[in-house]
Amino acid sequence: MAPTIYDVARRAGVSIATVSRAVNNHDGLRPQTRARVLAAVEELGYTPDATARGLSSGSRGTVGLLFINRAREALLDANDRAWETEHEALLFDHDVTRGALRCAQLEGYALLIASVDSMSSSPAAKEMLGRVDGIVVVDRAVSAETLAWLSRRKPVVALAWERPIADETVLRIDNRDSMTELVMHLVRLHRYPQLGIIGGPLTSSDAIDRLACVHEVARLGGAEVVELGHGDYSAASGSRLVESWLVANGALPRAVMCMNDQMATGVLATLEQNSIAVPEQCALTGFDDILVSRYLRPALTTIRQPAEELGSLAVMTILEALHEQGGTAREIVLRTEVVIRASCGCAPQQQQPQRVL
Amino acid sequence: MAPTIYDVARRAGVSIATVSRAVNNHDGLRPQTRARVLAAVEELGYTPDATARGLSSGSRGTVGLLFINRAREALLDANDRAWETEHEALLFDHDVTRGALRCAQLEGYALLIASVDSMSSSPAAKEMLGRVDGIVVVDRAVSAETLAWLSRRKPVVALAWERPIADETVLRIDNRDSMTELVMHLVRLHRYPQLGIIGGPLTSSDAIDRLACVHEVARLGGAEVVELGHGDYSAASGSRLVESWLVANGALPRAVMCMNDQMATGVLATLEQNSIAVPEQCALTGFDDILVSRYLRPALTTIRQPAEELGSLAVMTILEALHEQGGTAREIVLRTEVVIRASCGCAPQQQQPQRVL
DNA sequence: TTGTATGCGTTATCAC
DNA sequence: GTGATAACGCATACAA
Repeated sequence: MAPTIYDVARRAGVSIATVSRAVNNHDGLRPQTRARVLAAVEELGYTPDATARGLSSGSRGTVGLLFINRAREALLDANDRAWETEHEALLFDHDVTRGALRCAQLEGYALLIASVDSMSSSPAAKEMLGRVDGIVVVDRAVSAETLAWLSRRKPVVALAWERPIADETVLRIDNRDSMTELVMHLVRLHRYPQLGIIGGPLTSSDAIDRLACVHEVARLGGAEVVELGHGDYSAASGSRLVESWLVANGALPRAVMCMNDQMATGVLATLEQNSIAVPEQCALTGFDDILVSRYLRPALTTIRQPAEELGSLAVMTILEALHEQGGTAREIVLRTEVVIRASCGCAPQQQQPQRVL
Repeated sequence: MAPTIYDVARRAGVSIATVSRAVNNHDGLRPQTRARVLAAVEELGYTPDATARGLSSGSRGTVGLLFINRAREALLDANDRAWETEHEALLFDHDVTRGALRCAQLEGYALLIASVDSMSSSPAAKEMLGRVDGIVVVDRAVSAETLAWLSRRKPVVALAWERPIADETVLRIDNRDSMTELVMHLVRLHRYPQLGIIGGPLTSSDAIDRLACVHEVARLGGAEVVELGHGDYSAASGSRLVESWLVANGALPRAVMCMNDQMATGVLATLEQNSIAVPEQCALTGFDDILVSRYLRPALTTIRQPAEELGSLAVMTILEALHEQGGTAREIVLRTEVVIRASCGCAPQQQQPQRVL
């Protein structure tokens, strides 16, 4: 069907080797010959088969990105609500993907993506390994054993993994620097005596790390910490946790810190429905600084995570390992940044243009 | 490095043909032999190289997804604002991707993604063609010529393309059914005499279609239509258009319809900054029903587009063409649904659980 | 400067 | 049942 290198060779009256040279811009070709080949390529609409090229060259020209699939069907509370398909846009993953894609394309690589049900992902991961030159594993998309298995075979970068397990490189953010700053901001500046926490999934090392940090810093600052429960990073889970808490306890802590912006979004909506003023009655913070956070009312105070940069850096690290340049950095930690808006109790500021990346 | 079929064969004391049969679950193998081979596979941690497999079988086991890259650097207004990197999460694309990924994985295919600068995308598209069995082209990621070129070689689905150009299948939503309903809702029920429009990019056939529909229906309903300008589907562009309009004209139409939710999000923020009450002074609607729309205040009245279904259906169509089943549907049109919330002027409703997909 | 021949890791078609 | 062996489409070392 599709024309092959043989078709082009025949048409141009040369050998396939010459076609290969012309197509790949090798030099040492008579300009005349090159032109003839390229003309044949054009006429036939020839595109090199990347599969065959990969087999021959030993490089697939592809990087894989492995996500956790957090989408799932969830039964809501007993209020006879129907099944609701969780339809959250996994915004953080999305930004990571964009960064990864940008870097990959810049370097002439293709990007393969797959999402797996956490932990039961070994087959999918191995399947992917056979298609790519290296893999970026986001969060805990695979078990430690599988991660080690993978990294023994091809370059692997673990994103948001607490520390290196085997031969892979770990790329993560510092969950503590900005979190410390933010907790201090709430405790010292706003003098909130209690900090409620909407935690993230316990399978996320980021979530665990952030939680521990809040506890430590709050203790230092002399504030009480109240755990409202653990969500799954979705807005709906944030809503649910606050609703149940209100039913059970009536009152909320003076400030609530959510371990990501999506849950904060859900919390904010629920507070409004219950006529609880933010930040006057209950201050609120998030984590990630996703796009919509600045559009919420009140605008969300949060911590900016360089999601796109994480993605692009992860891919770049893979490519460096492939080309065997670059010191074998085993662990890369990126800094975050506190973004003060109105939901923490600070006066609404003039909207500033913000350099995002 | 990675073990090959030869390593397994040697280890199990069989030929590579036998290994292939065992790995691919062919029958006609003595159970004993099969077990021996599988044991060797396990011990060596053998994973078939998908590249070689693809070459041999003629199928790459991969579907490609081609997007327009709308991200770009944009200079803001003269107010000496700095360069701002557009950092929009392209939520619609994201949902399409999720749907495509889900379907592809279910059918045992991998998903390759690429984003291209609109129209200048021919090389990237052809490059991708060499890696996949079929391509889903989203919006106008490639020119009509390139689309035809692609579809002559492998199965192609054009998403949100107005009509079939060549051999590809067009998959799109009906931009007019729900839009008609929504315009009528604003004109007949709310009796708004003027409808402002924040248009989408003129390269999007969806945007053009929606715009034309508003004009037609508004005329029927006896309402005046005022075009406020065309954005690029980003929230920032929505903000900018409204700001310039306010500077130039002072007053806004009684209702503003945005051609997507992201622009509506930006418009809403700008209206609030200018102390224009929504919906009391200016009603607002969107298109897409992205996740955050229900969390905005007022919650956004919009039109739900089955983005994930579009993605999965697109991939499914590719796969059917590949397997040569399925009537050659040249055009598939999906319906949309009006979602009435508060921003159009309707009373805020009890939050309903909504079946999203 | 160009052509020939081999290998890349599979699958599949033959024989045995 | 199982084992040689020929494709698959390309890159490349080696010849010419």
